[in-house]
Amino acid sequence: MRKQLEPKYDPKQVEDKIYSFWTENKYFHAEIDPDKKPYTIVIPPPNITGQLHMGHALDETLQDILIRYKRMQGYAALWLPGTDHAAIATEAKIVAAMREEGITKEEIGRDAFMERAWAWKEKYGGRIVEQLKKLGSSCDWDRERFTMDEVCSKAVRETFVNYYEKGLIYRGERMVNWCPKCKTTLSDAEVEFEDQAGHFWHIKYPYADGTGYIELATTRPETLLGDTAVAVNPADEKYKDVVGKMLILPLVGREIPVIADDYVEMDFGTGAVKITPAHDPNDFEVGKRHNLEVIDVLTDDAKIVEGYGKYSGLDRYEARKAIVKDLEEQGFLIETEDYSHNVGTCYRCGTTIEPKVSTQWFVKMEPLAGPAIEAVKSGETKFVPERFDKIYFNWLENIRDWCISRQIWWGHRIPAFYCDECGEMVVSKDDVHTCPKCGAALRQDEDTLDTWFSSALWPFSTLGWPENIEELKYFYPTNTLVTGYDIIFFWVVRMMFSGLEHMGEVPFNTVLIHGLVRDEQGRKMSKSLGNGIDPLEVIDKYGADALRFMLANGNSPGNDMRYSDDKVKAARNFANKLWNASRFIMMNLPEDFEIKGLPAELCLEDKWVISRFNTLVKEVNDNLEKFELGVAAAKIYDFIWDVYCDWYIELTKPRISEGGKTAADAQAVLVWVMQGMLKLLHPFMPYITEEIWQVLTNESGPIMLESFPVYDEKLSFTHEEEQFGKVIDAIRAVRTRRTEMNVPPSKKAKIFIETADKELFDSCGIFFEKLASASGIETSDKYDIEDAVTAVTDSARLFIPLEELVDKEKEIARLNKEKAKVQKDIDFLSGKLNNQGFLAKAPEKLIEAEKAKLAKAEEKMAKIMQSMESMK
RNA sequence: GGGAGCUUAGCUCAGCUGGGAGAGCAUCUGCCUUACAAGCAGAGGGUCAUAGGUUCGAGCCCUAUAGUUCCCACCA
Repeated sequence: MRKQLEPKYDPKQVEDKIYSFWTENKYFHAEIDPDKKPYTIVIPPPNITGQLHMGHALDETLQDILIRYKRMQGYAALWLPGTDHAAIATEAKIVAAMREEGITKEEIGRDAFMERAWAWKEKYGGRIVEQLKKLGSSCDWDRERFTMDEVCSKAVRETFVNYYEKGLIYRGERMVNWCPKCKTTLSDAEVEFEDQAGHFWHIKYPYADGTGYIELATTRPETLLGDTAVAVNPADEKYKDVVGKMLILPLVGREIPVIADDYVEMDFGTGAVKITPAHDPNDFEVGKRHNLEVIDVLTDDAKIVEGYGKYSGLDRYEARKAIVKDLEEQGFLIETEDYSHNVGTCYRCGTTIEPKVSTQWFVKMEPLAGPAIEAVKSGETKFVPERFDKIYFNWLENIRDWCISRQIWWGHRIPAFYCDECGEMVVSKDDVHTCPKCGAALRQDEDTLDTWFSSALWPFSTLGWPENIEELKYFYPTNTLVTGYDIIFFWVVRMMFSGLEHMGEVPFNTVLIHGLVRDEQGRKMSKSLGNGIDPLEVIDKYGADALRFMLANGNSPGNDMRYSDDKVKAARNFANKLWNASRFIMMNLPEDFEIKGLPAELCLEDKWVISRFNTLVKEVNDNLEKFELGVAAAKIYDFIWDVYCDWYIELTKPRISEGGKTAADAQAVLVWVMQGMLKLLHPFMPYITEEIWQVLTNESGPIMLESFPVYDEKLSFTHEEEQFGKVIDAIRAVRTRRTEMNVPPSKKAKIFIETADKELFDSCGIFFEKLASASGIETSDKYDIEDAVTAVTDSARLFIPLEELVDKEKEIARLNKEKAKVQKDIDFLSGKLNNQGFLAKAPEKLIEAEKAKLAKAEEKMAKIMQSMESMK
């Protein structure tokens, strides 16, 4: 007994079973294959901190579509999966979990902390991998990597040392972004700016000689403790005579000079700026130019340092209040103004960043940025959509050195070793314990690397660099990177210069950028709003295929999209539609049916559907090559639902019930087109297509390894497409007329067809009976039937004799309306064809097409006129 | 202060290199036609933000304007 399908598609019965089938057979595994071309995608590794969210679901879906498509095209398609240790984010989570238990990381020490962190990784890293699988991701799990595993860590060390030896990594004292809560530095990319309401405090700084004061304004009065100068613009007439004079720093009493520097804008505020080199990046630069002392007044957790009396130990905001109060009491405060300004915050915890002078490790960016810019300019790497290259250029052209050292434990420890005896520093790929100079014991740098330092190497570290040269040669550079626009700076840029520097080649040829998945109201999904939608719940409710299709369908590169339950439902309904179409086919196949491709003889409607399918294949391939996944999905949807289900299946029903050869032929075509559709759809909806395929073909092999359909010139039947199109037009016209006249489908009536294509319509009588409620048809090149409902197309006049329903007045009115419509067409088309400019400049093909349209419209008009004539 | 996107049917969005505006959902009318009511057949609904321009022809290209979203930027 041939296996049959259930009446409704139930994803739960299918998904896990199919996924195991794929993985058990290692269908996702890619090997070096000299006979195949490689196609590689590396996954943007999800953080081990969290769960899969909608953004991941979109990202993975797009990648899976591409990789499955390429695999079916015969590439050695490698989708390399993995996870990211997400240094600061993960450490913060672990520390928070420990706080619940009442312990701190300092208490348990570095080794014990690392043990906890690895346990965390096992648990949550494992969980997110399971979630990726639920989506149907066809990743090569044999190659799963983690940014801190041995292979990737080796690459990190190699890179660090290479950079260092070339002088591209240095250690130095700079102004860095400091998060007082995470107690670590942050790179510029990790700082998020937001407008905050604050105040502008106008303060008097008196001259030391008692001749008055300078007024200046600040948003951060607490930093006054560290002021070492007041700056004015050298061209500023107001202050021309005071440059060089000394001021008394309020509350502190220290003497500081008035200096002149171009940095100060004369028109802003009073034109005088207090300079705090330790706590403002600009002031730091000014301080360097003027050899000012750097007085750090804040601790690592942003409290006032010792030595400032009652202020010492106060948090920066408490100190601010206290200082403002004292300034006011002592008469230094002139006014307090409301002021909104841009404040940098930590991208992980949201705490306001404290600019801080500190000794850190940096990557020198200028020499690395150049080649990365060049690679996109030359087109070696392309952004899709193209406009994102502007963002990329803008970032790289203005880049500053990259601070890579972090004061946390979870991450790659910096491979620098210090000798406390002689001051020697060794940077090495391998751990060194004794000083090569003096033989004393060495101490490794306590700091770890920015998490993005290892992700930057992801496209080649995961493939085994620097050791596994063969794999690298084959799979590198990767083909497509799929990611959201929100991490271009963090990640894409850094992979680009890292790949170019270490591999001498770009890491990927195309960067496919997608947008954010927002909620139904268009808001960003976020934890704080609680409006996030869990992809796993959606999968549970509607199936992974439905979620995937919803995410892919109609989504265009680079644009945000909204999640909506209705859209998932529509996708779920589509899956069910396909399911039932295949159910219909299978329940009608004979027991001994064998799949043998298309029959030798094809009838009109067979050629019509095959030709339409062939066109679809061409378009879908084109769209996928251009990364227009959303357009491709929509076209497949339309074809399956409209062309195949609503028309072709209905057309075959009479043949199927007739039995014999005509039924066998119809079955063969039904199966052939169904197979093609399943293959086209498989990258988008892998589970259901695999399930149907297996049942339909009696488990001959997985659809995921079938060849993706290609356009076949021999299957293009334009003439038959056009001919059958006339029949469809006529059927539609009859249906419309019947609905307009409120004729119930149960009331059958004969249809008389006046047409020049007698043969065509004669051969299609059965379709009018089945699809247009006809009791039968008759054709002639001339009819004169009164008291009939008439329908007109450009190739036929159709009479439905339903005397009792015909109201001549109404009929004439309707014909008049239709006449006006066709007349408009004729006017438009003939206007165009009388336009000399159009005739002279438009392409020949278009002119021909327009002429044909006009001819059709004129035919239709003639038919309408005839009908009106006979009404009189 | 720079830069980018968006503005198309009531809603959410497509629209390939310029050639008479599309889908899903929603609305209205008929249908339980044995694959599917998660369905079938039909219908209504749009000055493609506004104003100019280029072109034989503009939703699409150019310029300006408005609204909106986002990114970048050291104005204390």
